[in-house]
Amino acid sequence: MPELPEVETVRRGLAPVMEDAVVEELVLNRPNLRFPFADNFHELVEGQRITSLGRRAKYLLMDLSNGQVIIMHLGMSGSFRTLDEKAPGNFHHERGKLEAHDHVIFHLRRPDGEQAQVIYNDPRRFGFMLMTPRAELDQHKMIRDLGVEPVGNALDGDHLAQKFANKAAPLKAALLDQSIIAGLGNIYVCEALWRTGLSPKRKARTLVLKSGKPTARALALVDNVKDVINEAIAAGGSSLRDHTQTDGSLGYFQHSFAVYDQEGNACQKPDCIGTIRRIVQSGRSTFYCPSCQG
DNA sequence: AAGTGAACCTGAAGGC
DNA sequence: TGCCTTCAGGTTCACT
Repeated sequence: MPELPEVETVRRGLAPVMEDAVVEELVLNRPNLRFPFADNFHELVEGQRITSLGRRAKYLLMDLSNGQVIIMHLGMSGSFRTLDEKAPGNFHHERGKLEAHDHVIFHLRRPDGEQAQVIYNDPRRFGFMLMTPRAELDQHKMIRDLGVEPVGNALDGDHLAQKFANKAAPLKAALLDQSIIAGLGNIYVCEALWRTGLSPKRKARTLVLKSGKPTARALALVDNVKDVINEAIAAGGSSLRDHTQTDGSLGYFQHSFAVYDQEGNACQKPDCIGTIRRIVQSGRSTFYCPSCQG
């Protein structure tokens, strides 16, 4: 499920628990997720302090005091939950109680001396955890080809135009391409295209003028991508706090989308009489309004 | 080279 | 009830 806003939400939830904590014990309940754990994964993690929990695109980056960083990806079904001595519910009662697909458990000692656990659960196991020295992170296979973050100064109309120039792929595919913009997924691409009134089937190069400059629609698309991501992060943050108060888990949150998973529903754009339709592009569902997305 | 589809894996939901 | 098919928010690999 996780696109950039969900990963950022998870990061913000985990950081207060994990940063500056020492990993007293690391439990791996299977030898692999999507990829095998490194042979020395255990020894590189246990006893280390977590110096920071960062994010790049859809990757969580866990920096350790020995200079290693764990590159984590949640795949389609990965999630974290935390158990904290201070949290409601009973930490000691819960300790050791595993649920199906609990693959990795971090047993932590916080600077104040209290204990906490962070548990990674992933039914489909498309997620992974890879270890690399921080100094080599930018050259890592999973990181080196990533495009710009959607939020921030790096993404602007000129950048998008340069990447979309001569591109025959449909907008849907071009926006999902992590080497162009890193962090967008199926939901927010559908939402951003709908907001901009652009057909997901339109070729990416049609947003670039002969001069190489972005069209007005391209500029609007950039704004809508940023807005949709920022709004989702804001929504995730607020519902995450609610969630943590009840059971201490960190996962996904309910959203209402304008087009994603809205097949058959009326288009919400003012004055549009269209009906949201589902098509398949590159093997993935695209939701859009055939009436106002031209 | 770029673009599309299949594969990886489990579980939930819907049709019969 | 059960069995079957389809689908899922991601990425990589193998093909045209």
